[in-house]
Amino acid sequence: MPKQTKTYIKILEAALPLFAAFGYKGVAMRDIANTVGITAAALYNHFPNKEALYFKALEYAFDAQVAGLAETLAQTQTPRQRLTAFIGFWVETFGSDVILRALLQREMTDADETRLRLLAQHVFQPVYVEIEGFIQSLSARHDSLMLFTSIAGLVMYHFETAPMRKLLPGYHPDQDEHATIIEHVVSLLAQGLNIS
Amino acid sequence: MPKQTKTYIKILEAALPLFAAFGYKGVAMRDIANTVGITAAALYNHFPNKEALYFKALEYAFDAQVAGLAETLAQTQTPRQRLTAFIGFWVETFGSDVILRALLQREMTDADETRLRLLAQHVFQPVYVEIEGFIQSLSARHDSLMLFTSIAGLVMYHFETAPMRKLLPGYHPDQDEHATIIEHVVSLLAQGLNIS
DNA sequence: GTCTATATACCGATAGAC
DNA sequence: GTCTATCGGTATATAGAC
Repeated sequence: MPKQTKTYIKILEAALPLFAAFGYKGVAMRDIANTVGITAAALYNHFPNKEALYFKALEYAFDAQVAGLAETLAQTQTPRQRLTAFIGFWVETFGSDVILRALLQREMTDADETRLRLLAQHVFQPVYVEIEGFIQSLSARHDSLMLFTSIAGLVMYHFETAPMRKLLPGYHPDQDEHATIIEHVVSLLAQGLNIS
Repeated sequence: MPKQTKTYIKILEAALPLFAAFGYKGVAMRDIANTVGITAAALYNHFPNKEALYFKALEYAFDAQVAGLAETLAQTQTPRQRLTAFIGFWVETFGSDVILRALLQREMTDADETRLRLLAQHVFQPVYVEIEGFIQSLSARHDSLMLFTSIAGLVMYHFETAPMRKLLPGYHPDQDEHATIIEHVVSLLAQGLNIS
């Protein structure tokens, strides 16, 4: 079982969009093999079984998603600027990567213990520890992890619900624009609804 | 193919928790049949195929989730009370019904056009049209549908991430309590982070 | 309306030649 | 490292007896 060969990477990159679109059980080893241009049997020279292939594909997709966040936050000055930079990071990271987002959603719903740990360690934990100080500086009145969860949901739900929102009254394509989402979320977070 | 018989309902109620836990492809007709106490072949006296069974099960689960929301909102007086009542509705509805929530998440990720329409028509549209006036009254500065999306995500993400958050630093069981979530979300929505 | 038996198809994984 | 061929298992769905 070799590691990091050309074919090995090609397999991962062929498998990821398939798993993202159809889920673990919705993708056959034959499907992945066909996309790569080899037969299913050849896959077993690179991975012991389907589950291992899936696991390595997840690691490959989830790694190194946090690059440059701390630097971006450090460069900005006012709290409002830092908030905008942070929200912008979320929106750009997950808004532009449909595959990453789909995998994330599927992993959170399936809730397998081992894979949840992978998700926590490679995606949420790095982001969270890197910006925990920033989160705390945002508000002393709110619990840090809850605030982190709220901000994440605030951003992600605009993407998660995008296909369905098109069917609701009041929908407008502008609502899917990154700039629109950033402005809306920052404005809502900064001042809330101004209700006493 | 009969309708609404005792067995018909028993099948739907047996299928729902299975689909919620394991997804469409993760549940075999045999599994549903075993839970009901009949054989797989007998299922085809009630549904033409697996897809139709799944579709009817979704309709059955998603119907009538909005009962009493408008009345609750009308009874309260101050904006803050109405906001709390509304958030409370979301948290109680989806927080207490694990099956409904799992189905909802799965349907949003799978993004099949026909089933998304079912989701929009039976879950989000009824809630949205019923409280659109309320949403607008919350803030003239924010787009109604975007605000609806934000509030929904703000609440739902505390549930969606619950299994994974347990693995993050700073986790505490209190953060999963309904009362804690309601208070956090209402406080965040009402005044935001107070950043100018 | 339920049963047993079965047709048909697909999937994960292995054996062995090249 | 890839191929063809195939095994064993499981899935949906149907046929026909009761």
